[in-house]
Amino acid sequence: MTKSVNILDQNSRKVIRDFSCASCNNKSCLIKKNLNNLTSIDFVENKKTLKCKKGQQFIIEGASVNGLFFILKGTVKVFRTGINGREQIVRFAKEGEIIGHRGFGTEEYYSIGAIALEDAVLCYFSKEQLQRVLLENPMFSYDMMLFYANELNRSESKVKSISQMTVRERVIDTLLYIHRKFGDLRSFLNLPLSRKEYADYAGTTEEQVIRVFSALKKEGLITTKGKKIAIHNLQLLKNEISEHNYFLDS
DNA sequence: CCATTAAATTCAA
DNA sequence: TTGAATTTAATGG
Repeated sequence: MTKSVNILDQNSRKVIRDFSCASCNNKSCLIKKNLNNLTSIDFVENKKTLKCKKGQQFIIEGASVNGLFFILKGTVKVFRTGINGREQIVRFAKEGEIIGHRGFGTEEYYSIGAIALEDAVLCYFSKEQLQRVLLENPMFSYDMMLFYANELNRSESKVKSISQMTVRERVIDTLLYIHRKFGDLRSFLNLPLSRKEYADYAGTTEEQVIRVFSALKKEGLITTKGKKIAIHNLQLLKNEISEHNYFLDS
């Protein structure tokens, strides 16, 4: 482990020093994708980048919305706090993704919080700049619209899964979600999460998750090593929730 | 939900 | 790099 404050690029193992959109290689970032089409390039040059340490919260529920975050590097969890203080994780996001978009436009205050799961770099665009660019660039706006439609679809299917699936099914669903979004790294899920975080996403408690994990381990479907989880029989897990048809991606 | 023990992770020397 | 300190996992009440 290095003590360096610099952010390491996982793939190249080099220090990233240039945060400009021009040298960014997040293919999935909508701004990067449309960089050549954008009429006003100053928009991209005026963005703010901020480094966020692991565990640091960069969106607080109730704070006023002034812009939109794009993740340049790192992973982030987005959550909402219920009345009893229980945390509901809405989604996990990785580089290229947009954070805080629900509040864009009409909402005055964030209804969600966001915290970095690992050291992260965020790009921040002000509301005013974004609005101008959206009006000037139809291709970019169209991509953004697709993104919003997708998010809506996803959140609707999540409502369904929470209300209709058993605890075991929801935990399995969460495992599959993490797997298809973050994949494997030397056969372990490439995102270390605590049991509590699994619970907060699946809408259960930490104990329930631990017990489902124990059952799955006994059945030989998964193994765990601390926070690292390996899925051994993907198909069997998928079969268990197939009646509930699980939805793709993001 | 809480208490206990085992296990893993962090931190600083 | 190590191990003491702290946090997290697992189980049973």
